[in-house]
Amino acid sequence: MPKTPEPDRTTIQDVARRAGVSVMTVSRSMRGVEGVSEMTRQRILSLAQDMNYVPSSSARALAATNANLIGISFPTLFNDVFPDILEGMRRIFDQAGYSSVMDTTDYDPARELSWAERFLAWRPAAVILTGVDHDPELRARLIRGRIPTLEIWDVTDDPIDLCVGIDHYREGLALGRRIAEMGYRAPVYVGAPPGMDHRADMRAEGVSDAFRAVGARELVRRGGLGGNSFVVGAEGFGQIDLADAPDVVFFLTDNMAFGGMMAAQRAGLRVPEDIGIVGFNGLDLTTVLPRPLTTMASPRRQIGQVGARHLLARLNGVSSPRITCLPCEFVAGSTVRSQ
Amino acid sequence: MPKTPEPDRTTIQDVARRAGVSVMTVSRSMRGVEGVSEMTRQRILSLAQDMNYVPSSSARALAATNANLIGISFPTLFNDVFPDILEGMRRIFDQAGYSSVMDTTDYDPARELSWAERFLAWRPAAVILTGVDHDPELRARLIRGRIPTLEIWDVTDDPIDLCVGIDHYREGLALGRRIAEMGYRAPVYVGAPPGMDHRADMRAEGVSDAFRAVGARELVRRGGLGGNSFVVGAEGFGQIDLADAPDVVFFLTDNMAFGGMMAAQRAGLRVPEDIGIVGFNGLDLTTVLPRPLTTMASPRRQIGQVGARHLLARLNGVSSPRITCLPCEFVAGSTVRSQ
DNA sequence: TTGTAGGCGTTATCAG
DNA sequence: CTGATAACGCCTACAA
Repeated sequence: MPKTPEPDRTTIQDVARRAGVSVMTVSRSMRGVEGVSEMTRQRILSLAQDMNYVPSSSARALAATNANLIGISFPTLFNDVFPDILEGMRRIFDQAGYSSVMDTTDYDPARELSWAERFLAWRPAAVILTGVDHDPELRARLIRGRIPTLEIWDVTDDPIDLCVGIDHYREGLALGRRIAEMGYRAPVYVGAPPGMDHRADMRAEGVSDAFRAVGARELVRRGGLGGNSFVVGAEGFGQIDLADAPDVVFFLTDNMAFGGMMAAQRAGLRVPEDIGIVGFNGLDLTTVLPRPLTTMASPRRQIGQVGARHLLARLNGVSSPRITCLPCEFVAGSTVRSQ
Repeated sequence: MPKTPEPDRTTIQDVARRAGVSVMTVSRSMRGVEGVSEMTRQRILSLAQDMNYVPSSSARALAATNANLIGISFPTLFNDVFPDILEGMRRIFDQAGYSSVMDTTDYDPARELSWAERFLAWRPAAVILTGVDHDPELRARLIRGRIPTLEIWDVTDDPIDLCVGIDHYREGLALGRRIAEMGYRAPVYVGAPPGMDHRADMRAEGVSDAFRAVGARELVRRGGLGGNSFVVGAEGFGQIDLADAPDVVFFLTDNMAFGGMMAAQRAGLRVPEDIGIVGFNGLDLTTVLPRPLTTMASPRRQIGQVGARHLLARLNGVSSPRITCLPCEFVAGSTVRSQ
């Protein structure tokens, strides 16, 4: 198979030759480092422009033994939570001169590991992972290699390095208590199947404990994983045994809650008269619904921003808190009855 | 500011020394290239493993004068269209041994340009852009540098290199005709403001022409850009002058259509009795709605897959069609009245 | 302010 | 099947 002929890239040598200076002068000019007279710099810069000279990042990274690269791993993008966090971070990294690279793992620790392995070969400045549940091999590698690492969206007592997120158990508990206080006693939780998603498990456990504390019926868990979250929510609702007369359904996310609410209405149930619906995240979506969703607003953008700042500090040798836990905020909505 | 001490990475030299062979033998072993006895290879591989040796991608890219990197640029991720396309491509690139890198531009050609400039410094194998409307400087650079380039989601007679997408004008026309046939005569289009989004303009023009052909009222355009698409749709609907008695509203996307439909109902209008609602894309979301949305299903995953295959062929020197236009499919739904 | 020498970690090439 | 040598394009360190 004939390969496409590679175009000749102009190198720093070419520019230096044409400018009649040494390579170092060009290098210094391009990087904006001190040590070149303003006149020469301007001359070289415009010459470089004319010659379409683009410094090779690989060569730079190799020579400088460091790449200004930060890798970010998310489970999925089919969920406004992660684009929100991403947006909070990227701008900050950009301004600090770092390039960021993103990948999705589809909630598969093996994919996360294989992505990280390939990415680490670029000798990045740092790595950002979602959650605190990773392949042990990955954790070991990051610690062994002393790679600055930030875990987001979840917190743990024992992070790989830094972590910024919310305490999913505590927020689940808080949310559960609010709802239990309203008199609900037959709760269902629709999310990922137990053991699949650590955060789902934590949140469900919190909700469960809240209801257990008031002597309510044991929390029932339902639902699958993967695919469009609206659809997953609707399907998850379909798995509920209505003969058990549940009075409130918690969903893992607002999107799922919306899908579930649609399914409930299709099944002839009125919300909130016949059944309560509770989401999680407080996405903007909920504001356009005919009936604002009862949910828990997570500080997504803030997680991204705070995480990025802490990581940058860490990269500059400034110590920053290893563990940062941000609070959520209850959004009353009207998909549960007040009493 | 004291920098974090860099950990010592083990190099190919270290491994070679420990194995008592030359670096070339290690290099060959790691790459799985011919020229090493199976026994030596196994020995070296396991040794490398033990030593936590990870080949440096920068050095490899530098020496091989090529990085197996493909960059992908999307306007946003707050829209299931792009994650869908992405999913269609990434797997294919992975299997072909390419790493892909992604960025979002927020519909800003300047940001697209600056991303591309930084990315091109890595000497990637190819670049993928969304749409066919780019900063002229970017277009020039890609052509001049002979960078294999794929434009997706839109088609044009004169692509930078390759393009795979849909004909937004034609699909707008087809959709408009379907709706016009049902007897609607006072259409509104809610999307990006004219001039902001090339695809929105094309689609709106198609719809407009369809209605003009049947002597209907001139298409009215409304709506802003940016932010959560559900909210944008709802706000866009709010900008419509109901005194003009529009009978059908087209939205740029399904998400916006849903937001708009909610706003319509809040305004006391029944769908489809009082007003028709039409979306675009055929997202899974529409299947969970109480009333399935009338829309046009776009072949998103297919665009990703076909695009990836054509690009790979191109990289292997196999010629592939420069322009590939994929068809959409009308989804009747029930948010318009049949007559 | 500018230049020189050496090396970053890998692969291509050609010789054994 | 294996190894020596010379790039790859740039930056660090030191010298002028």
